[in-house]
Amino acid sequence: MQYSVGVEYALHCLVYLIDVPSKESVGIKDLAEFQGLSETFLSKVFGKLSKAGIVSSVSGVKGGYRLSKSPEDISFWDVVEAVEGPKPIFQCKNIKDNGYLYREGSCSAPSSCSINLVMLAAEEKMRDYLRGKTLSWLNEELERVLPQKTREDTRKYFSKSNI
Amino acid sequence: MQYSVGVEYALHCLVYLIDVPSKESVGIKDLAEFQGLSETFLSKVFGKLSKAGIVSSVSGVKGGYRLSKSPEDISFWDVVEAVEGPKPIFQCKNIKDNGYLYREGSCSAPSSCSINLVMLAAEEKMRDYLRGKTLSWLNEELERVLPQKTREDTRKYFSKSNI
DNA sequence: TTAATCGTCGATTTACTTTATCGATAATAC
DNA sequence: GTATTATCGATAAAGTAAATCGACGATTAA
Repeated sequence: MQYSVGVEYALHCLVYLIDVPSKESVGIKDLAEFQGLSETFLSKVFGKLSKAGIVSSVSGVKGGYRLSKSPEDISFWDVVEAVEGPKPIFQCKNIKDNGYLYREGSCSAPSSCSINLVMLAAEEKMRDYLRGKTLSWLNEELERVLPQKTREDTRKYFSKSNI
Repeated sequence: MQYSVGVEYALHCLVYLIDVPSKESVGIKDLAEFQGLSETFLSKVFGKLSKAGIVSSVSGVKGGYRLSKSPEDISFWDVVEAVEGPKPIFQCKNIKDNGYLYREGSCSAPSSCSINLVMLAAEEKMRDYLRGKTLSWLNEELERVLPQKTREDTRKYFSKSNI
C-alpha cells in the first residue's frame, strides 16, 4: 500500500512555487524538466491541485501555475487529499452481513463496525499531523537546512525574467 | 490509495479466534465460509499472519489456526504490518538529484528530504494509535456493543465439538 | 490577425499490483 | 491407508496507477 507518486510530484513541485512573485508563474514544462518527470503526467497532477484550489493556472504564452493562496494556508494534507482523493485508507467492503460485527447490515454504515472505526480514527491521527504542517513551515525548514546558494540558484532557474 | 482487503479479512477473522480455547483451532474453510470469502485467498493472508507470529497453525485433519499469543499482545498495527508489509505509505522514489531538496543525493536517504520526514512522522502517528488498540480491547468493545446472543451463536459456529 | 505557447480534457495504452485460482506437497486424525 | 488440512509456488484474472496522445481553447507576442 502506497501513496501514488503524484503526491510526491505535487509536494516537490509546490516547493518551487512558494517563492514565485504573485504576478508570475511557473510552467509545467520547467517543473518537469528540472526534476526529470513526465510532463504530461505532471500536468494531470496539477489539474487536481488546480481543482482543489491550491494553485491557479495562467493560460497562454508564458503561462503556468502559481499558488492560489498563502503558503501558510496550504497544508500537507490539503495536497495529499487533492491528489489522492477523499477516500479513507481503510474501507470495509466485501464482508458479508453474517459476520457478527455488523448491527446495521453493512460494514461501512456509520458507527456499525468497530474495526472500521478504529482504522478511521487512526487515519485521522495521521491527517491531523499533516494538517499541522504547511508550505510556509516547509519553506522555513528548507531555509534552515539547505545552503543559501542552492536556493538562490533554484529561484533563478524558475524566474521568467531570467530567460 | 487503499489498504488491501487482506487487512480487512485478517482483522475480521482474528475476532473469531479470540475466544477459541487454547487446545482447539479454527479452519480456513470455516472462516471463509462464514464470511463469504475466497478460501484460497484467505489462506494466503493467514500464511502472513503465521509468519508474523500472530497465529500458529495446526496441520492435518481438524487442523486450523489459533492465536499464538495473548490477545492483549496483538495490536491492530501488528496485523496491518503483517499483511501489508513494512514499507511506508509514502516513499520518495523517482525524483532526480537536481531538485534542491536533496543534500545527500537520494531522497530516501536518512534525514535528507524534509518532505519525506514529514510524511514518515505522520504515518508514525497512525501507527501509534493502532499500536494502542489490541485484540483484547476489541473483544471488550464487542462485548459492550453486540447482543450477547449473537456472540454465543458465533462461538458455537466455530466450535469443533459442535460438529 | 497569425503563430506559437501553454493549460484542459478525454481516450487510450502500458505497466504494475492486488486478488484469486490451481496443483503439488507435507502433516495429522481416524 | 485415507481423508482432511495447512503450505508453498506458479499462474491467471482483475483492477489500478502511470504515462502517452491528440484535439481543444485560451493567451500572448509580433
